Amino acid sequence: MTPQTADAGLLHNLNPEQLAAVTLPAEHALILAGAGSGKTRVLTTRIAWLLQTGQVSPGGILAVTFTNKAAKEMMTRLGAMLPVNVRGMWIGTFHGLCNRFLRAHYKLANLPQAFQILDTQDQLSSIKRLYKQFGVDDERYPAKQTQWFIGGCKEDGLRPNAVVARDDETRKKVELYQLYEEQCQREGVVDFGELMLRSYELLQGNDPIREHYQRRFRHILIDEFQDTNKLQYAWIKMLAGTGAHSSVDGAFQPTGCVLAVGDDDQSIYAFRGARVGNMADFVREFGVQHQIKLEENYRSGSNILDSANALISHNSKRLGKNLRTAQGPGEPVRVFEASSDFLEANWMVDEMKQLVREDVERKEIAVLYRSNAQSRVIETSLFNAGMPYKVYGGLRFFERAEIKNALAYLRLLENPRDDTSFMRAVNFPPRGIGARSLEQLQDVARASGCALSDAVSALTGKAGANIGAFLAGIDVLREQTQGLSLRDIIAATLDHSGLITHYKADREGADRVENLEELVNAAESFVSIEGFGRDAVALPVDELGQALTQSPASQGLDLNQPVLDMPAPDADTGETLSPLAAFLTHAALEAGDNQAQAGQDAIQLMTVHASKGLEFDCVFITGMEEGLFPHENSMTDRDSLEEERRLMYVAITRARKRLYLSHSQTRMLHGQTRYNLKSRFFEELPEEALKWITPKQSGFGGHSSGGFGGGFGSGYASHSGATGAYPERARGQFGTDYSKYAAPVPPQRQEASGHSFKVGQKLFHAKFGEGKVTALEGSGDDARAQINFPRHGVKWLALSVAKLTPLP
DNA sequence: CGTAGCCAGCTTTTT
DNA sequence: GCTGGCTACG
Repeated sequence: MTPQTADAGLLHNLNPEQLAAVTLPAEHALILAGAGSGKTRVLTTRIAWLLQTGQVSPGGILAVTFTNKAAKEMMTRLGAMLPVNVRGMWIGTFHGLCNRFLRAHYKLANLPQAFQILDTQDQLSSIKRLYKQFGVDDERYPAKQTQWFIGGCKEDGLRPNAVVARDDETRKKVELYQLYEEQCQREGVVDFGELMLRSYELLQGNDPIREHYQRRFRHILIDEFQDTNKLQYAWIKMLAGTGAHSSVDGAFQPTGCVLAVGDDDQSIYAFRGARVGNMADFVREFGVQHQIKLEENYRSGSNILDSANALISHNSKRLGKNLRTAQGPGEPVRVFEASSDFLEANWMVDEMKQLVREDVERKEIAVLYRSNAQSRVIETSLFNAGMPYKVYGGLRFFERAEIKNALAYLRLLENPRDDTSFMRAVNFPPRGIGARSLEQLQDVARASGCALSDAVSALTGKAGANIGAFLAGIDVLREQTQGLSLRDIIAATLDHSGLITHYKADREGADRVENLEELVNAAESFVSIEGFGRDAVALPVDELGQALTQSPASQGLDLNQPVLDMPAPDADTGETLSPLAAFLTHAALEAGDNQAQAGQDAIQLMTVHASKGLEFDCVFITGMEEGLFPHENSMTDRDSLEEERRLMYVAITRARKRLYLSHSQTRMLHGQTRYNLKSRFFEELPEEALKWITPKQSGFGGHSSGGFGGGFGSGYASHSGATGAYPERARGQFGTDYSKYAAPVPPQRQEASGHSFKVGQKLFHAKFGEGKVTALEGSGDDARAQINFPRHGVKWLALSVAKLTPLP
């Protein structure tokens, strides 16, 4: 099949690299897609091209993303390109697809059909419940750490019996892992890691199933490949049939080819298990012959791209890639130094006001920061200025307490053995069931190895009566809601649970009541979006479908399963998952949006991590300081410093037209003022692409020019020579007087007696290098200074001992 | 049983 | 400096 046979409309306007990627032959391939290079377009056009040229039927496509947002976007775009029913295709997140797979084969996976999914919160409370039952000391083995350990094991594909424990600490954790597994299995729940691992194990251990899917998925496409973890990589390898399980009896040759799309320079999730190395492993282990680099950037001018390229060139482990543009230089990257975080924020807001006056939409202005704590001071400034803004991050809809409470009741309707939900609902709203009664109940349940709800009958006295009444109420509700619509089930549950009444009685419960009402709407739109119960997609049975009918029917292999969280009917009984169970799955797999007023034109505030994949006309990257960005926890070892640099690379490449970088001399952090040096990343940017709004200070970390208290006020960079969308204004014309914000902090002469160091002073230490005094205390021989060394962190040094050379 | 108050911790996050 | 989680008290 050649590109010419495809609809010209599909391929027009692709650049040569994009065209080559879209029309690659059916073999394994790696696409190195730079920021803003049209990656999603290539991915979706590739799928459309494969379908249109008849190389594959919709059922033969497996396209995997990390987020629901990306999956949805892919489906939307695909739907716009081709008159194909995208719901029949396996397009989704790793977890969403694993869920679908496990629902289809729940018996083989040893799960109940309506198994429910624990989110991170649920998982932690499940572990804590375990701690209570087995008297585990949370001080000695923090539950969070155990959670992390379990997740890590699953990512490595290890069950408790496979973990090698060399010390007592690990042995204990393995024991807890084992107990946790048993508890989840008994309750019929799985966590996120379990979705992946159990899918993987089922594929690994069941030859017909594996071979079926290997035959079926002729084209496997993975987005953001640099973010895959070890298990996800193994899962892909298994489905592609490359490796140990490719040919069981020598007869079967898998045909699936993998198209991995990613950018090693944008790998910023190592901390949660992502392995950039998967890209190189992929090339080696899959014998990749085709590698295409998408380096043409359609987003930014060359000042921005040169900055990004120069910065990332300081990283050592790279596959190698350089962004280019046909757009010309665009505006310079503006650099601003403030004297405090407060004034940095005020300057930013003034600058934003100016941009808005110049007709930039507020939603096209983004403020990026390294850590969430930095948003507060910015929010305060925005609020005081009456500037609408929106903060990304924080709790999402389905993670809110009131929603989780309501979901707990709904889950109990589906599965009374779900102890996590039982514990959450049993005394909320309060109904006189105390810790004492629940402890008794837990003892009984543990002794007989049954669910909490099954242990109630053994309980005597008032405790038993109260809890029994609670359970009886749930039973009645279950009876009453039989056959009702999802919407009505939820409405009845909210009513029965007393949650609405409870929050209405609370003076500050109005938002929560509103959210609970929104839950009913969410259920309604779930029904219509998922087309539950009426839109069972029937794809034409093509040659692939014909082939599939040869597979064992008892395994319930259904080409026509609808997409996303829609479950497959049971192969034997034809029984489908209840709408409620499907909705609960949806709630766990997609936590929903985190901001209510989505459409509003507001300034966008978010962490750099959260900005990945987004773009804005104007971007402010704030807090460009040693210890913050790069973060102090990531400055010492090479790998994590390189990840910080990639993070900065991501941040820079978000900007279309105008980019600001700012740092501040002082900053409030953890309740105390810190004196930060400016980020080393400034030294890695090309001088000719930058424009210093405040005077450029000498050297890395330097604030030394002219000393404190002087040297400003005359040297501000002139505002001439800028090009681009926003004509530069004459200084002062709109009242932006930078000296208001940029005035250096006067030296704090709180010096201890007997030495001449002062806070803010720059100095040199033989071992730790250049640093800056952040605090002083004591006097005479006891005088100590707290010094921030960019490469070694913050130290307290005795002035009578340490060899310190003051620097200008 | 509910809540006030105290103390520890404090990078990034999707499913 | 603020928040979330736990303890101790009313």
